[in-house]
Amino acid sequence: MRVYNDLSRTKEELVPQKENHFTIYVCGPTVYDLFHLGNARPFIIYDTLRRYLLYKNYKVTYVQNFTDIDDKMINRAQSREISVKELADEMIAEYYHDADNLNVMRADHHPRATETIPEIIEMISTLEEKGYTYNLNDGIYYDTSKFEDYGKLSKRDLDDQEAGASERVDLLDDKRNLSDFVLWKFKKEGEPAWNSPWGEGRPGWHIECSAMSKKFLGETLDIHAGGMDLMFPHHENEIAQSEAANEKPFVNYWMHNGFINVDNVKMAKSGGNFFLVRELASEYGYDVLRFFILQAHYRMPLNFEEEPLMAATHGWQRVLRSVDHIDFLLANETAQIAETESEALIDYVEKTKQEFERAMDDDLNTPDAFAAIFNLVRQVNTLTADYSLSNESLKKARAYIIELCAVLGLDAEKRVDTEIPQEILDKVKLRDDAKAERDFATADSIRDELHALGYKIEDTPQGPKVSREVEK
RNA sequence: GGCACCAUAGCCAAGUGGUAAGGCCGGGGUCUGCAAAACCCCUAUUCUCCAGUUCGAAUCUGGAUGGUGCCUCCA
Repeated sequence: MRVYNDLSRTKEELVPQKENHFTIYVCGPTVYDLFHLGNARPFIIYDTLRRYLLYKNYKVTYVQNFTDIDDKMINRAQSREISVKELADEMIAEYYHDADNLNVMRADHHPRATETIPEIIEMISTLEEKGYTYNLNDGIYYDTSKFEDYGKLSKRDLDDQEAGASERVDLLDDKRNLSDFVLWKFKKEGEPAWNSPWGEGRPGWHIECSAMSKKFLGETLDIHAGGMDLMFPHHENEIAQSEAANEKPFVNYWMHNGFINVDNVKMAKSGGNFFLVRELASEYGYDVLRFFILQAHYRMPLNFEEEPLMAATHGWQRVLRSVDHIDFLLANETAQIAETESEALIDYVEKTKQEFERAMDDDLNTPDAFAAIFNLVRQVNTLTADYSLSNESLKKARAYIIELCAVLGLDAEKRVDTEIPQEILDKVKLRDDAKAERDFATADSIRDELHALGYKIEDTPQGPKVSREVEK
C-alpha cells in the first residue's frame, strides 16, 4: 500500500516498523461541543485506513485523544456554569454517540489530556533539561530556534515567516521567536490547575499529543494523522517537542485530510458555517454521511451541498437494494441454473476484489473503491435480471459486497426491518389473490394501503416482494 | 509578505504520459395489468485559458486567470 506522506510530499510505500503491526495516532476532538461534519472527516477517513489495514491482516494499535482542557473548554464550562470535567464527560459521551453511529471503531486507547499530566510534566522537564525551554510571565515556552529541523513538515522557514509577518509583530509578545509556543500555562484565577515543578498550571495544547502518543505508542509512531489545519503549527510543534525530548524520529508517515467546505469556504465552528453531524444525521442518516465523505478522496476539498448528499443517499440505496435483491433470490428457489453466467459472476467478484484493493492501496482511493463496488452491483443486477444464478455465486457476490462495504465502515446488511408483520403479509396475499382475478382496482388499493403503512410491494418473477420503505 | 492546495459533464467525483471510472439528476427504451426496482441506450471529441516538451498530455514544463487553506483557536 502506498500513502501520501506529507513529510516528503510524495506517495510512499507504507511499511510498519514492527512486522505486520501499525501504530496510528489521530488527533481527536476538543470536547467542548458536538462535532460537525468537518470534524467527522478525519474520524471517518482514518477509521477507514485502520479497517483497511485490518482487512489486510495487519495488527493496528490506534490511539485518538480527547483534548479536555484548553481555553475553549474553560470558557464553555464557565458559561454553562459547570466544571470543565463535567463538560468533558458530557461531550465525550456525545462524541461516542455520533462516532459509534458513524461506525467509527473505538480506538484502542482514548486518552484524555487531563489524565496524562504526569507524562506531560515529565516531557517538559526533559525539554527543560536539554535547554529547549524558557520562562515568561504566563508560562514555560519552547524555543523553536533551538530545534534545527523546525518547519520540516509544513516547509516553513522561520525567518521568512517573521519577515513576512512584520505587520503582526505584536503577536510576538515577549516570545523569542514568533513560532515559539507555550508548554505549560501558569494558573489564572478560576482555572483548573495541576501541580508541577513550575507551579500550578495546565499543559499547552501541543504537548499533550506528544505525551499521549509516547505513552501508548512509543517514541516513533508509524502514522500520525489529522486535518490539514493541524499541520502547522500543531504537528510541527509536536515534532519539535518529541524529537527534541526523545532524540528519535517522531513519525514515519504524516497524513492530513482536506477540509469540508461550505460554499467553497472551510467549514468551521469559528466561521459559523458548520453543520453538526447530529443534525445532519437526523435528516440523512449516519451511513449516508459516511458514504458522502468517502466518495471523495480524503486529501481533496469536499464541498458540503444538498444535491451531493441526495446523490449519496440514492447511491447508497442502490447498494442496499442489490443486497436485498440477492437475499430475495436466495430465499426463493429457482430451477434452471445458468451455469455459465453463475461462473461469470464468480469471476467478476474476484475482479472486483482486485480493483477494490488496487484502489485502496493507492493512497486510500475510496472513490475508486466505490466504483469497483458499484460495478459489481451492476453486474449482479444485470445477470440476475436475465438468468437464474447458482446460490453459490449469489452468496459469494453478496459476501463480497458486504465485506468490501464493511472495510469502508458501511453496513450493507443493515435493514430497517427484516421481519414483516403477519398482518402485512396477509394483505400482500389478498392483493396477490385480487391480482390473480385481474381485480386491479382492489389490488392497487391494497398497495396504496400498504404504502401508507410504510411498506412497499414490488412484483417480481418470483412473486411479490414486500419490504419496508427505505427510511433516512 | 511567506508557504501550500485546488480548477474534469447539469451536479458530485476518480483518473498524473497512451486516447475520459463511478454515483446522482435528465431524456428514450425493455420488463409490468399499472407501478416499483432492475437492465439497455443517450447525456464531456474533451479535462479554466495560453504557450511549450512529446509519436502521443486532463496527466510533464512555463505562464495567465479564478478560488481556497495555513502562517492566530481550528479536523
